[in-house]
Amino acid sequence: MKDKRIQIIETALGLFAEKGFEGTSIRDIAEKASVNVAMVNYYFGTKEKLFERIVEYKSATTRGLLDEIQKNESITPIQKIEAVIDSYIEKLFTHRMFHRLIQQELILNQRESLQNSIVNNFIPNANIVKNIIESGIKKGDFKKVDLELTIATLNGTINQVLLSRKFCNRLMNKSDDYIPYEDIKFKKRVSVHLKQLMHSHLLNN
Amino acid sequence: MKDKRIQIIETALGLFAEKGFEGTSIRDIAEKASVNVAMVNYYFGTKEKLFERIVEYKSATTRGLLDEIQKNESITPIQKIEAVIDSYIEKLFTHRMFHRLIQQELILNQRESLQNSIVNNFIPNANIVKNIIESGIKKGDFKKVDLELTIATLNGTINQVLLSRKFCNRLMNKSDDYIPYEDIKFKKRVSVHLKQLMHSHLLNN
DNA sequence: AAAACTTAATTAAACGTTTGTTTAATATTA
DNA sequence: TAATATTAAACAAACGTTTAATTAAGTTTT
Repeated sequence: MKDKRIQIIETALGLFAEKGFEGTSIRDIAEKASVNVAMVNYYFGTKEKLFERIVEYKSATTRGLLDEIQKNESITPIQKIEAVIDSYIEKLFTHRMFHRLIQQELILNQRESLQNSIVNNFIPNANIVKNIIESGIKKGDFKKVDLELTIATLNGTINQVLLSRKFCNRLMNKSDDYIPYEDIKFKKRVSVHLKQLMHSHLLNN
Repeated sequence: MKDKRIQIIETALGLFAEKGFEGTSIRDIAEKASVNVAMVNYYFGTKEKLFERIVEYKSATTRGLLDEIQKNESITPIQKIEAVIDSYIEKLFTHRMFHRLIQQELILNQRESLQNSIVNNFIPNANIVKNIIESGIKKGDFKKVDLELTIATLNGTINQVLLSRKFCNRLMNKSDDYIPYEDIKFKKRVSVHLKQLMHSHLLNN
């Protein structure tokens, strides 16, 4: 069964995202995935290589449709931004465990090679958004905003609600066991907020 | 010398912020702080208690002046928001190592008691900002925006640039060894962006 | 002020666990 | 039969923590 490799990957992803890389032992992973401890090293060599494989595996399934949005000539810049927002929210909420993993790795200054590959995966996405805003400015639709920090605001807002459930719940006056990420209403709420925010931030008049 | 305790705290703060709690060993801390390994346990009991002491110690020195901004009746709501933005940026940039520590802890689901105390420290601050925006809405100065998500946007934008230097630098087309957090121009840039953003987001007309 | 005593600070070494990883034997599949 | 998968056991290294001995500092007694 080649499923066992994937079973290990999925289990490790969950544990890494929840407890961190150093906070998760191979024995934790093996037990939760119901495999022998040695299987992890047998399939992936080392713990660090397992981590890299997870990033590879998930990156492949997470590749974006942002290009299509950018190239679509039948919609206005602000409509493109709205499409980007919905695409972002959908992607990050759906793959939120992977996203947590990535964000943790970005904060930590360990495993530099991984940092680079993560950043290199992010930058093209950011550049697409950048281009959309730039062309909106050229067209006269958008104000001359700070491109990079506008992107930081988009990412940052979603991260803020996505990375700490407890903080998010307290802020929203929800009980601690509420899981906002599975609530369609909450996703919609974030979408509406970001669209309104970008409307007033970007649009002239 | 009671300085040694503080020396350990400061060193541990730096290492925890950089390498994470589980990624930092007591021997790492002791070596970098030039003290014997046993001193850490002698002073703080356990590694986890050391962590708690760091949070205590730093929380005390980081207590806010947000209350004063709120109570100041000689300035308008939007001026209050601007003051909050500058206060936030100043505080988080200055204590950015502590802030990294806190954010890491919020993402991870370990050490629940610490999570609670962190969240409980944050919520009052958030509520002050909430009150300012609410009173701005009542006065008719502000639009009826999503209160909680507006706060998430404020926090999230600053976090986004503060938590990953590499990502931040790539986004800004700076070299990898550039340290934006020590650059006054960069701080100013974030301030200007956030103020513009909140102006168009909050203000009527 | 010196000596005696008491507490606190500091050290090197050791403790028992847990860690990631490897081995060597066994079972399974092709 | 040959390659692959799986296992329990063992490995050395690193971990947080404790111990027991030594030094320094502070206090009390003479």
